[in-house]
Amino acid sequence: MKEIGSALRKESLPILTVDVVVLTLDNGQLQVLLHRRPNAPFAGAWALPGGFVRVGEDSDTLAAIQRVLRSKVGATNIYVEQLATYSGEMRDPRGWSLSVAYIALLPKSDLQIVDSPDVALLDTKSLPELAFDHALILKDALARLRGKGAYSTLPAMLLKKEFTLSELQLAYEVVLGEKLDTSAFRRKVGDFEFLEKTGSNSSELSKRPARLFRLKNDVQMFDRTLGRSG
Amino acid sequence: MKEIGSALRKESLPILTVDVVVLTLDNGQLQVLLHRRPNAPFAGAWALPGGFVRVGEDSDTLAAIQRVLRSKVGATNIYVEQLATYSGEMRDPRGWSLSVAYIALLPKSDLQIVDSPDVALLDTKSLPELAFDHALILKDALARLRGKGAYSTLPAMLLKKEFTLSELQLAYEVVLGEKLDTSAFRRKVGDFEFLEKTGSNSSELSKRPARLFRLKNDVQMFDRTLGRSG
DNA sequence: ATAATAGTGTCTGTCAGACAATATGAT
DNA sequence: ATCATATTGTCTGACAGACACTATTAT
Repeated sequence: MKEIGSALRKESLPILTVDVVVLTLDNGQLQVLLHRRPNAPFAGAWALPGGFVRVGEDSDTLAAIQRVLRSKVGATNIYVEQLATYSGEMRDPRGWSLSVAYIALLPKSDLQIVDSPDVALLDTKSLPELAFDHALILKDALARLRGKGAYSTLPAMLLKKEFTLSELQLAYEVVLGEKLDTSAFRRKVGDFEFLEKTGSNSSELSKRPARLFRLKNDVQMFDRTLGRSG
Repeated sequence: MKEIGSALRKESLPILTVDVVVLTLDNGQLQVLLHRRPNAPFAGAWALPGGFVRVGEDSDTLAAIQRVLRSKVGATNIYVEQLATYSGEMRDPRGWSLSVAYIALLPKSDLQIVDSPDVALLDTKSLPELAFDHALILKDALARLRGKGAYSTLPAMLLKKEFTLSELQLAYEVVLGEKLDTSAFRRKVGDFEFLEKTGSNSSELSKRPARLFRLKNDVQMFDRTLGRSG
């Protein structure tokens, strides 16, 4: 252990961070949570939420990201999965850095963000320049969501625990970026048997109320796709 | 930068490593490269090849893994992709550690390993206990290969640049863990148009020689599967 | 010719998308 | 009744797996 410490210290100390791509759904748009950096580097630029890993406090990087989510999003019980790790001497002007990036999906109603011009949900289809390599991270996150979304119940993580089939279809359409055929969608949802009725109905007035469903299990993969984008 | 350095130094220094799951094909088996650890911790146990990230020397973790591959496998021009990052205070008895894990695929003929009882290619279906969380990493690597293999040309990375359709089918069968139907396989290979003839033929004697093919492009994803295991 | 593997053709059930038709509840 | 949306049914082409068949070369 001593020789490791000294070996690292001889070179410059790596910066160890976690970043998270928080995605949600708002009236037919896939949105990402961004904030304006208050300090250098990239002061004033939009960036993904993140923070340094605190070795003494965080038992691992997942714990670190949970801490970040608690403080910046104010939500618990969110779906989180690791995306990838980005590293190198070029991505942060302060020196060699490594960031473990995560994806978090949640319904907009679970998001508690401060009302500030420096924190915003922005449409993923029209984004500003981002700090560091965050544009790349976000691009990778969207690609992952699109790819995995077609084969899993992942898009349902963008909805409240109870939802109608139309809402579910919309979530898939937004994630996959294309319209889906309703009858094919419902047939497959039925075949895959990953939903259960809640018994109650949606209460959007002045039209026929739809049945509410919830996921039987957590996120689950299929051997075929719901919708395209395989 | 100063405040970061001191913030980290206040807590214990994280150990930063890269590990690689080197997979190859040997007479119908998917094999993984392992070595016996010469030193504590886990001295004598089998482990994945890996090493510390050298911040002064490696421009990023990919460069670090290339360095490890050069020194332990003696091969260049190998297919490498990032798998995931494993971190925490529990996985290494020396303290909080973080390891970025990679997958490398190559034909056995490209592998130059020292002839030593401490370095071996072992069948992935019957493995010994592994050091650290390397069993988990290996399990994740195999799952990734299986999942992605069904939808891509990834299994071809286990073969030499030129191969016959039978060899390609075998690679898929081993990766996916199931027999494939020859006519369906060939039909799809034809449909997807990712191969080109080399003109020459295989020269395994005493039977009908097969045509040799190579990939047109690098690894490429499909919208449908070759074989199951989606 | 025979052995052995390479490579092709066809049949059949399943599944996808398209689109039309029906059901239901609020007004 | 009417509107708007939910929900179901049917038709058709694409595709997968099964399996039998043909082709080609070394011996």
